[in-house]
Amino acid sequence: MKIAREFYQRSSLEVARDLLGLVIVHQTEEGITKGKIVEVEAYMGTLDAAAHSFKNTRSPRTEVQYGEGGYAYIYLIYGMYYCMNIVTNIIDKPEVVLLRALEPMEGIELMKQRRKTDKLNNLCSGPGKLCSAMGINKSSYGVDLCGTQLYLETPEIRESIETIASKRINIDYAGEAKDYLWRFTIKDSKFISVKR
DNA sequence: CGGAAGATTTCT
DNA sequence: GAAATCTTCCGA
Repeated sequence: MKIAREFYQRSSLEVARDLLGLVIVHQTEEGITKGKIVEVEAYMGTLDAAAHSFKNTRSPRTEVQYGEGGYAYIYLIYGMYYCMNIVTNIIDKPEVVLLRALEPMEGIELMKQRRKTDKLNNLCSGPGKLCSAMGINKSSYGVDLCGTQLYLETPEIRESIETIASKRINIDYAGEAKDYLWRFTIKDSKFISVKR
């Protein structure tokens, strides 16, 4: 079942935890790909020194964060890789959740082709990798996740999930915010990004 | 308008 | 351990 708007209209921390185990779906001309979310990070907007919208720095890039929850926030990092975020909360609360790793479920051949590797646990184990595998790029910026092209759904079989909280990755510049336990992973998943 | 740095990945 | 590579942001 497709996830509805209300799901996204809460704080990033709540949404981030609940995202684990859900399935992200992307329909493209090349085909459909699906992956189970196994690793995310919450970014808490104006209060969070690691967030792009820290101190209300509104700009063309962060604009979509200021709208209501349930839209895609996508940006290019290091001039090479895209990162997929989900906008959460209500209007004028610029919070997002970064998707960091997926467990490939459907369209795996297409993922292998896009990523140029055959190793299952190397297809989506990082924010840049999963965007590459799913075929996500700048053209999906601002897309409505309650639409038909790019959206989330509940898995057909609901397994019980054990969640682990840890420090976020590669935000050493963020002062004390770098120690917040706002990264969430599924315990024992083989598909999370490796380093800590 | 110029320069620096980045929510990463890959190769050596 | 360092390169690849370019958009975005900030200061002048």
